[in-house]
Amino acid sequence: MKKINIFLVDDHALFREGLRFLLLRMDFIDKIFEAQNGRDFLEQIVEVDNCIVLMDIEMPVMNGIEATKKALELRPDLKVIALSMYSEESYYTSMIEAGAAGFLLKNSSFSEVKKALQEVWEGRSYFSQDILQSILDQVMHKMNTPEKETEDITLREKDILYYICKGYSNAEIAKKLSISKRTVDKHRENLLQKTQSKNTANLVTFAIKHHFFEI
Amino acid sequence: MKKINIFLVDDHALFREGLRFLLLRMDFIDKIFEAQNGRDFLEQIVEVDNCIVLMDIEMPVMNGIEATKKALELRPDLKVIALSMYSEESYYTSMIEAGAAGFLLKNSSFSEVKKALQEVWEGRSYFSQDILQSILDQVMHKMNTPEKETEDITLREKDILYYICKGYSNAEIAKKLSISKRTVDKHRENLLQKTQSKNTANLVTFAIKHHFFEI
DNA sequence: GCCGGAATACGTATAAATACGTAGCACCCA
DNA sequence: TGGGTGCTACGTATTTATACGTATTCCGGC
Repeated sequence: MKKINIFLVDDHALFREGLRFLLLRMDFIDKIFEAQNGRDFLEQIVEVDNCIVLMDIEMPVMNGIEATKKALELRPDLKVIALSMYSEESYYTSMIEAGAAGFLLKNSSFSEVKKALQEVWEGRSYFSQDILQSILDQVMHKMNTPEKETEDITLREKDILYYICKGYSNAEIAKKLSISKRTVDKHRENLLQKTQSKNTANLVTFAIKHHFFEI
Repeated sequence: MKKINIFLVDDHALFREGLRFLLLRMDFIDKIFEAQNGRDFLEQIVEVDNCIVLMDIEMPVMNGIEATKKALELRPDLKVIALSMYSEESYYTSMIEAGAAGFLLKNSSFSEVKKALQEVWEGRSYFSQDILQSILDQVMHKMNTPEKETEDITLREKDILYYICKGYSNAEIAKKLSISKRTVDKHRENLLQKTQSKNTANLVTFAIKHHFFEI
């Protein structure tokens, strides 16, 4: 295995020092670079190859999210693993959007850091169990909450709603279901009323939110 | 800690036997019940309390997904952890929909099973790293694929699209942005063309899919 | 067997969206 | 400086959607 370089980006010198010490004992690691904020890092990164970045999120001057975005614009081949103190939802979603390949909490064990480095280096992503759990909780929350005020939508209305979301006009839906266009008009009217929607756009967002239609 | 009962539902007697042996050595476990398929399980479950179910998915007579759904209709307090040989996507999404509180692969270590039992018993959910990774890969895939053919949508068009999704009519959007309604008409027309949409419904699903609008 | 809700259907009128076409102005980049 | 692009604006015609109102059939629960 080719040796890899590590870039530590964190504003706490002591943290960098400790991590550097641990990392240097790994035989698959070549050099270790350091920066104390996002801007520092961006200035140095142009000259470094074969590199995994361990990026703190909260930093002065330029935070980890901005730094990751900009770095990946310049160097799409870079691997960035975010390091954070907390498993704040807004943090990891932002980091995922920014393009991070992994996310670790600072209370992770070093063996988890090693595992993350290996996974990321081989092109996969790695997120700590806590993060994944938190993402999953969101997914499950979104899946479980809606079934409350939506129960009075009838089966037929769900059919109509589905076809509306697919982009069919009332006339087309009528043809598809072998019913009169006027009937579809009525269903649509009732749907608008029941979902307190003003128009098709509202109806579609409602349908997607309540999982009557999947994108 | 109050002792918990375990219900093993799996069609392989040997697997049940091995797991029973391991589980019996745990001091927080009280009794262990067994069933060889979903129907068996449903008949017995009415009499069991304080119970976590370890549920195989592939079974004759009634599979684990059906069994989980039905059991949770009868007993919403039940905790179900799915056990599967493979991390098939359709499996775990179905099990999550069915209401499972956890998902383990059969090649998990027993320590992972213990951890899952504890987490689930305390009201949280537990999914094995492989499963979570797989869910995450999906999420990331969905987040990373769109940014290709959407770059030619201009800033102003994104504004318009946003307000369309919010349910405003063209006239309202015009007022809001202090421009002519005919201009909004034109932007909308261009949006339909650029996104290859047929109407508002298509436009809204496009916007949501490509994160121009969040629900 | 009756009642209520769901699904079906029709009429009419207005509002909104969609589909054409044209064109000036500001800005950036070659 | 010329050409391309984005934002703005207008005209006209057609299609769809929205908002009223009314009524019949079917099915399941009381």
